[in-house]
Amino acid sequence: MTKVSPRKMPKQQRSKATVAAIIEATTQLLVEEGFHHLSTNRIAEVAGVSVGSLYQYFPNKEAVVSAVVDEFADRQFEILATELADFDLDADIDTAVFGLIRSMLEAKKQEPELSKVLFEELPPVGQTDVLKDWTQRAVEIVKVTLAMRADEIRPVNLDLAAFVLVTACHGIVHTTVVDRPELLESNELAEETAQLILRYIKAP
Amino acid sequence: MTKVSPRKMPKQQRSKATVAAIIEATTQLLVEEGFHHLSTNRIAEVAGVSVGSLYQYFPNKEAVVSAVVDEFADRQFEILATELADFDLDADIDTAVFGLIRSMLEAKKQEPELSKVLFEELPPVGQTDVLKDWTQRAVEIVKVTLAMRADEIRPVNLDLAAFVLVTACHGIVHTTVVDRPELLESNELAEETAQLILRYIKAP
DNA sequence: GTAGAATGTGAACCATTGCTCATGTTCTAT
DNA sequence: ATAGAACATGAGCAATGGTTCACATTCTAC
Repeated sequence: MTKVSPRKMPKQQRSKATVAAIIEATTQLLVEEGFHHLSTNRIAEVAGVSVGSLYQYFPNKEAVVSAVVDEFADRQFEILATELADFDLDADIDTAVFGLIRSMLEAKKQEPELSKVLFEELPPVGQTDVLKDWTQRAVEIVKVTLAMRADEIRPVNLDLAAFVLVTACHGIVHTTVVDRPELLESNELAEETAQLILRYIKAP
Repeated sequence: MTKVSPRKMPKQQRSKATVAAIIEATTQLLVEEGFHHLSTNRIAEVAGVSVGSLYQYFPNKEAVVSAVVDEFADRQFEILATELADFDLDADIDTAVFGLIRSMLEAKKQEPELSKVLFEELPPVGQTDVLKDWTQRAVEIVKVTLAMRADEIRPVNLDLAAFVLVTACHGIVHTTVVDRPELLESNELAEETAQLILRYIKAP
């Protein structure tokens, strides 16, 4: 979550539109041509602005990518939150876990190509390591959730269990959405994944 | 596993050493500076040969990286095989699974930095998508293994179960080795991961 | 209306990089 | 010994890419 501060803050509508166009163009180029074909000149061209404008609001190329990552993370978490609202997480544990899985799949399904590029092609930029950051955030949430249901689950090392669950789930979700999207057509995968988790945490 | 054929095959000892030096230098540079700082001139410099020599044996930069990936894959599978030999995989299923996990961790632990770069920074080069290839190979193996023990496990969709297990395990192993190596100091993580798998596949 | 801030422009600088080629050296086989 | 194959070299070409800067336009506040 390293906000690389823009060289200047956009104050007028006009410049806010410019910054938005730059970020959108960058996103599009990342998806279509991948990170290592990305160039600031091309970003400016696609965004319909001049390179000079880009450098008014971003100190360098990294900063632009960093902004894209931040916006992506925000969007993903928002989708997750929205999806989760549709499920009753206070319901029995089976329903709750299944809902969580569906939500994760749904979130990533919105932008699979960008997901692929950001997780599989992006070198650590500045302090930001996409996978590491994401994992850390998720582990915290899961740990708290597990603790709240301590009576329903078998005794475990909470930190470790949360880590195992998050990394396992992310492995499944990421690989599926990015490389085997046809598995999303039925509910089977979500159900199996829920089984994996439930059998792991539930008291016998 | 796309072998990009060298422009020329090295026939003498001398040239084999050159090719080896090039691959080693590339590996080293990938680890130390990351994929997007990699240049053929620098590879040649570190390898102690001239750029010209590089292009005698590799048609382009991609081919060099591809060679590094192939050698990495071979090395990983070899370590895995060696490690597995220490475990009695015909023993009870608990022991077998635990052995497998330990082996996967051990294999990746040998070259964590290279693992990180190849899985997290490498754009699809040619036909080779590291993650996709790796997953496909592993799923096949696991599927066969599950089928052989059909009597000990609950009825499942073998294809799906194998996919879930492989992607989940890889998620855990990769993230651990690459971002949380301190978790490798005890056996706890391997034990928890084994639990995750065993509870998922075992008949009640 | 006007000053000054904010915003926008794009040619050009300079470093880098992928790759070639003309030339030179070393090896192998006869 | 020698011819031809294998191997090695590195200056340099053509292209690209990140970044700057001197200048132009538009907006805001008084």
